[in-house]
This record gives sequence, structure tokens and C-alpha cells, in this order.
Amino acid sequence: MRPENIRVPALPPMPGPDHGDCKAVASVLARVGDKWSVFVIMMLIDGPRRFNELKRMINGISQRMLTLTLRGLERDGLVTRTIFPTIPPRVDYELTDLGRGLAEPVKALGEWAIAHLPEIEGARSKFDTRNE
Amino acid sequence: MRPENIRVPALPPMPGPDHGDCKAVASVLARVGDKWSVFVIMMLIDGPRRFNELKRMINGISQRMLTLTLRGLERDGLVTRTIFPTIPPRVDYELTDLGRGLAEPVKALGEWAIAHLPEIEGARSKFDTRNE
DNA sequence: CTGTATCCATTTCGATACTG
DNA sequence: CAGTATCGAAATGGATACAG
Repeated sequence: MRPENIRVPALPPMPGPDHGDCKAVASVLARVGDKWSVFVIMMLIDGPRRFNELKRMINGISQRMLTLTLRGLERDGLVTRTIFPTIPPRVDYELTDLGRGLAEPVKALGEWAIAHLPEIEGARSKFDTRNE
Repeated sequence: MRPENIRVPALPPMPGPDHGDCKAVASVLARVGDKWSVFVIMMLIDGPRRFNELKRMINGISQRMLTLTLRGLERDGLVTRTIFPTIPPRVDYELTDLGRGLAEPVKALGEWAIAHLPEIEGARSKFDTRNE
């Protein structure tokens, strides 16, 4: 049997051509999926905000979750954290260029959500009543 | 004191003008944020798919999570579920018009994620090494 | 083939208390 | 003001077994 006739076994664990990025992309989408990340990004579109300012704007968020959300956004390079060593201390959070770029598709998604909310809620209640 | 001088107390539990939609919009965003919903929507863009077909395409998803994800999408009116009473049984899932509409901004978000993945991963490792 | 039911580990998150 | 630390409740998700 000559080399050109050797059969190479298929490669089973390779579902699609873009699977290499799959987990990585998922990690980015997960950030957007975080309940609070989107709200924080929205609140920062108009300019920098202080910690408690954000806390008041977002209404239901706990101090803990705001801290964790901001740390996550900072880690991904989406917001900057600026400390003013005054007393009382002051910390400003601001979107980076990257963060402002992300805000665009996020805003589009949010606008779609608002526009189609009636349809979705209708579908939901219809589905729920159909199954008691 | 005349009527025009009466002071109306401020309304404390009303953080912003768009707060009424806040919880509702969040519930839509939460669906997109679901780890698997976005992948399922992507897989359905090209046309209807069967249950196990989706399961194979998505690679890491468990049977349980695929069922739950599809039920959620169906409940929101984003996919339809068509049963063919053959044996063995066959069930097709397909995007509705609403679902195809949602796919647009979702795709934009996914493309942004892929395009800026290097920046984000760079920011992450930088952040992680800076904090040991 | 297309699910449902159950169990269990892990993660997530809110409440609370405390620090510089 | 801007966090950190800790705890327990709840949600999430995988594995497995079973059913129509």
C-alpha cells in the first residue's frame, strides 16, 4: 500500500470550523449576559460616575454585586477605575474606548428588547396559560 | 397658602424615567445572556433543526439544558416546535420571525466579540498579572 | 428519537457586619 | 465614601436513569 492510499481517520472532536473561538466568545457574551453588566454600561455612557452614584442609579443592586460587576468590567478592559486620594475617598468609573464600542451593539439589543417586549410578553402568557 | 405653592413630596422609589421597563427588558436580556440560548439561535439561523441535530452541533450541552433552553425560547415566541408523530418521533425547531429579528442584534454582538477578543484577553491577562 | 424525573455538586447572590 | 469578609439561601447545571 502506497502512502497516498493510507486512510487518515476522521477527527471526531471538532464540531465546527469556529469551535476554537467558541469558549472565548462565550466568555465575552457571558459578561453581557450578566444581569448587571449591561445596566452599568448603560449608566456610564453619558460619562464617568462614582460608586455610590451608580448604586443609586441602578436601584436593586447590592453593594457586593456592584463591586463584582465593576471589577469584571475593569478586568475585561471595558471600564477604568480612577481613585482620588481625598477624604472621603472618591472613585470614578468610566467607559474605555473598548467599552464604548461594546455599548453600541448592546444598545441595539436593548432597543430591540424594548420594541418587541409586547410580543414577547404576549407569547409568554399565551404559553403559560396553554400549559395551565 | 394657595394651591400653586403646595409642595409635592419627591417620589423616592423612581430612579429613572425608563425604570418601568427595567425589569421587563432585563428579562429579555437574561434570555440572551443564558449560556446556551445564543448558540441555539445561531444554529437555527440556516433553517429548522431536529433535537439531536442541535445537541450534536452545540458540543458541550447536556440533554437537559438543551430541553430547558428550547422551552425558554419557545415560551418567548422565538422558536416554534413541530412534532411529527412518526416512529421514531421527530421534532423540528425553527426560528420565528421574532426570533430571526433577535438574531440580528445578537449576531452583531457576536461579531463584536470575535473582533475584540484579542483586546479583551489582553486586558484580562494584564489585569490578572498585576494582581498576582 | 425525544424527552422527563431525580439527585447532587457547584455557583451565584443578597444580607449583614466590619474596615480604612 | 468605597469597599472587604463571611454566611446561608437559592439558582444553576451535569449525570444518570427511565418513559413514550
